[in-house]
Amino acid sequence: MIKDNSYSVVIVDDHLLFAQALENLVNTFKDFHVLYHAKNGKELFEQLNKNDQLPDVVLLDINMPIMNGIETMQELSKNHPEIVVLALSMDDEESTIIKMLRSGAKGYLLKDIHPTTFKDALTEAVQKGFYYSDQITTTVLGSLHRANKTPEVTLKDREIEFLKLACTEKTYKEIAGDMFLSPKTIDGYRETLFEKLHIKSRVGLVLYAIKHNYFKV
Amino acid sequence: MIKDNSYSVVIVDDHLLFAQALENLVNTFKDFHVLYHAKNGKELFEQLNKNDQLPDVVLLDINMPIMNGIETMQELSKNHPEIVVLALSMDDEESTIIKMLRSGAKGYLLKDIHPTTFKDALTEAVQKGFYYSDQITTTVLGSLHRANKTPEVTLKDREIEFLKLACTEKTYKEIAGDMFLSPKTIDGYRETLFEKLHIKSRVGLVLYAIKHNYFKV
DNA sequence: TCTAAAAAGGGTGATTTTCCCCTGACAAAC
DNA sequence: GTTTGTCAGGGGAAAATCACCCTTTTTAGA
Repeated sequence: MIKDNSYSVVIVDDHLLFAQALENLVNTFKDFHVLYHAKNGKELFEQLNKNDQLPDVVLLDINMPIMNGIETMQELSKNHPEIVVLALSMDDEESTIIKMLRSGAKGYLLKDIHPTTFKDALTEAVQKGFYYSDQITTTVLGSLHRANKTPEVTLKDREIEFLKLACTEKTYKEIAGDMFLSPKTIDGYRETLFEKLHIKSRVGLVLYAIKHNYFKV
Repeated sequence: MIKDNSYSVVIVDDHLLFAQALENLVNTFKDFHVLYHAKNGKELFEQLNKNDQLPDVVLLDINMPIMNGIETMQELSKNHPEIVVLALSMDDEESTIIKMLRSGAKGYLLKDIHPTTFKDALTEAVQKGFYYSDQITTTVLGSLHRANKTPEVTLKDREIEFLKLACTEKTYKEIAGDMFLSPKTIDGYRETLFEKLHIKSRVGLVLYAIKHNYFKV
C-alpha cells in the first residue's frame, strides 16, 4: 500500500516530544512518511477508524498509560493483522519482548537504536514484513531454549493476587484477612511460589513481582 | 553567544534514536541549531574540550550509563556555569528533579512535553536563563514545603550500603557478614531506617530502595 | 582539648516468617 | 468407581524479623 511512492507510518507514543521528533526523523527518509501519531492505543484506534488510509507500519511504544503496548498490539492483531507493527521500548526486559512478539509485533526496537539502523529496520520491515535485530533474536532463542527445559512459570489468579499483596507491608496474617483465607492457606501459597519462582524469602517475592510487572513501585 | 543568528544546542542522551530525532526537531526551529550530541557525560566533556565553541544550551538526559545526568550536571556547574542546562527525563520523580536542580540545572523537561511547549521552553531558557514548567514549580515548592517540617531524609553512605543489601535475599546476619559488622549493628541500621523512612518491615525497605533508585530490579 | 553525638555492639522477648508433614473436600480424568 | 489434582486448612518448630533498652568506642565540632 504505497502512496506517493512512499510507505505510510503511524507513531504511537505518549511522549509527545519523542513522537514529534521521531516523526520528523521518519519524514527525512525518502521512502517513508508519517500519517499521524497517537498518544496511546485508544487514540490509535480512534484514528484508524476515522481515517480511510491504513498505515503500512505502526511504531508502537510499550509503556503508555490508558492502553499500553501489549493490549494495543493484541487488538491490532485481531483487527488489522496486515499492518506491520514494530514495538518501540526503552528496556530489553525479556518477558516484555516475548509478550509483544507473541501478541503479533513484527519487530522490537530499543529506543537507543542508532538512527541509521533504525532506517534499515524500517526498510527491512516493509520489504520482508518483519525485522528482528540480532539482540532480540538472541533473547528470544534464549527464552525458547529455557522454556524447553523449565516448563514456563505461569501463575494462577489467586497466586498473583497473593503476590501483589506480598509486595506491601502487610503481614501474612493481614493478607490472609484481605483474601478471606486462613493464614495457613496463605502459608501454602507462599511456599508454592517459593518453589515455582526459585526464591527463598519474601524479598524474593517482591523482586520477582516488580521484575515481572505484577507490582509497580 | 549567537552564531549565524541562532543559539547553539548540544544534546546528551544515550538513546541514539531519540537524540537524532530531537536534533532534527531542534534544527527545524529557526533560532536554534544543534552543534553535536553525546551519548553520556563522559562523551560530552570530551566534545566540550575538543570544540572551541561552547553551546548556549545543553539538553541533558538523566538516565544514562557511564556518567549519568546528575554527575554530569555537577561537573558542568563547576566547569561551565554559563551554559544553560535543561534536564530531560522520562519520569517526574521528585527526588530526581530536586537533585538535578540542586546540581545547577536551569530547567527540567519531561519527555512527554508537547513539541510546541518544548520550543517555548528552549526559547525562554536562552532568553531568561531558566525555564520552569508549572508542574516542576509545584513539585519543587511542595518539596520545600515538606522540607520545612520534615527535615529531609538524607541517607548516610553506610545506610545506603545496608539498604541495597536488604534488597537481596540475604538474611540480616549475612548482610552483617558482608558489611563486616555485628548482626546487632545491622539491627541498628534497620531500626534507624524504619524510623527515617516511616516504614515497618523489610518489604518497606525494598520498596523504598527501588522507588528512590538505590536498587534496580 | 573537652564534649557531645554518632557508630558499634549487647540482651531479651514478642511477633513473623519459613519449613515440613498431614487431612479433607471437591472436580475432572481415566 | 477409583485415581489424580487442586484448593483450603492444620500442628508444630526453628529461624528470622522487629522492638526496646542498654554500654562502649570513635569521631567530629566548639
